[in-house]
Amino acid sequence: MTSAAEIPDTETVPEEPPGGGEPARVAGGIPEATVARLPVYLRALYTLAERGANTVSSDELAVCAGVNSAKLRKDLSHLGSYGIRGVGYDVEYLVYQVSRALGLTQNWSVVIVGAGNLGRALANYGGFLTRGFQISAILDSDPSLVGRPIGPVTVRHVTELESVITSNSVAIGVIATPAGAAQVVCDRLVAAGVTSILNFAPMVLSVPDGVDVRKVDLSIELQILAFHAQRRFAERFGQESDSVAEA
Amino acid sequence: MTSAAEIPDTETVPEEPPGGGEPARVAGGIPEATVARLPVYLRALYTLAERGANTVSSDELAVCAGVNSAKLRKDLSHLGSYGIRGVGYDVEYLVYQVSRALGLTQNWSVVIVGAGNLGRALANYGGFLTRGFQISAILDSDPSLVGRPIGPVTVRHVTELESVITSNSVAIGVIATPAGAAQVVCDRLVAAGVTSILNFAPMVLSVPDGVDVRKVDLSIELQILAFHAQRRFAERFGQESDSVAEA
DNA sequence: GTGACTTTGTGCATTTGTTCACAAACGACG
DNA sequence: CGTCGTTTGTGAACAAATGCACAAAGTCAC
Repeated sequence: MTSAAEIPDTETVPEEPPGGGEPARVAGGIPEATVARLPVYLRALYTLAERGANTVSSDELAVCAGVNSAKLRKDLSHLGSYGIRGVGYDVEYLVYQVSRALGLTQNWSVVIVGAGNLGRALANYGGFLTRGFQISAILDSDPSLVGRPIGPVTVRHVTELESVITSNSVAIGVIATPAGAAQVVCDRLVAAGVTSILNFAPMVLSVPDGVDVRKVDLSIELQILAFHAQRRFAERFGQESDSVAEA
Repeated sequence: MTSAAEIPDTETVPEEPPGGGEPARVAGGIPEATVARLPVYLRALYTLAERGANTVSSDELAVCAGVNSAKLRKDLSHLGSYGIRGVGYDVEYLVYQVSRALGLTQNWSVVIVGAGNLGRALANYGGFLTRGFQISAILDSDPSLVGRPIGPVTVRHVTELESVITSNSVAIGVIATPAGAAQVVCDRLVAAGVTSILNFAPMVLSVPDGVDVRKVDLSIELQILAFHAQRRFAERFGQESDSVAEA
């Protein structure tokens, strides 16, 4: 049973042992916080694999990933019971399971919109994108950039957005345009069928239900750092900076 | 009276009204989740101010920021009681209060290490960095890049890292190097006195206590998107990958 | 085969974050 | 001056995430 879970191009998925205490709420049942950490574990696992490790304990892996080992075990337990007590986890097997859980056993086509500094940086990221992701195109509205080779592709004009998406089955769009253009680009991506968007423009995008947007925002991160830095300094100097703690 | 709503262009700290129920746990007492959202509110406020809005209700601001209005009110309440019932918040005053809470009333010096594609992109981000942040220098180990003008500064050699930090009182370091160099750079930043680090290199940095590291990781974001995309597709095609819906 | 040792997986208590719903506070208006 | 509609600020219920601590389940040495 549970053969419905097989992945077409590769082998069969290990079936759920019936005696398991937990109903194995795989698939959609993985908590958000766990999903956000899985990529970190995956990278740590790749690093360990390169070093020649065959197995790894939750403690070791937790150190590599920079998290608490209990948390790591609980996270992994959401994917299934893939460890061996007294031994640890088989590195290669866990790589496969985490990849599968994240949906990286298939290849995702990505289109980058905006070939400015940031778009170029992303397209050149090569090494980190290539695992499970493929840049189908990078687009810009500036004609003087069109034709310029960047990373694995050459810049094409943004008018080609729709055709690029349909002909390459692009599912993920990356917005690396100025803020002013972001919403328009976003709308076009959505209209063309893209349902996953990574937004680098510093603005809140509005999208219909069923579209997933994640944002990466430099200035937000800096401001969060500033907050903590301020707090540390205030503490250190015991100086209630403005109204740190009025009576 | 009711002068509490006036905008102090100086810095008169609004005193706690005696009838207040809560002891105003400002300063360090702001929850992490709130701190992470304050920059979003701040940007929305700037946008509203540019549009000429004088006051804004929690509902409007919540829409602009893309959050629930109750959450927004609770978040703002951690900074103090700066709204006016029946009216809303004074935009300019709230900008000031949020900025102050985030520590943006002072200027933070930032050093960027790594003048590759990403470092260049960051240095050129200009518009978004300038509010409260100033790029003191951008450094690289490649001699052929040294002297090249990027954004507001020119590239200097990474050997100058320590002197740049001390002479500019740099408190925030941005790591935009390849993963291989990140830990070394990080150690040097920390040794030179930097206690806030923004890491763009795809690896886990280890730092001593008292140093704050935030990471921005492209591939992690993409992988999280892939997870949700996979889940959506599985749902849509009725292909119950394992146990999509509970029970 | 047995016992000692290691490591997983998880129940549970605690902490942190979110959302609802409403009283208190305010301006406006006559 | 009192009433009315609006909006804040927050208590309380709910939900999510964390971390501890330990039984269960395995390996390994002999």
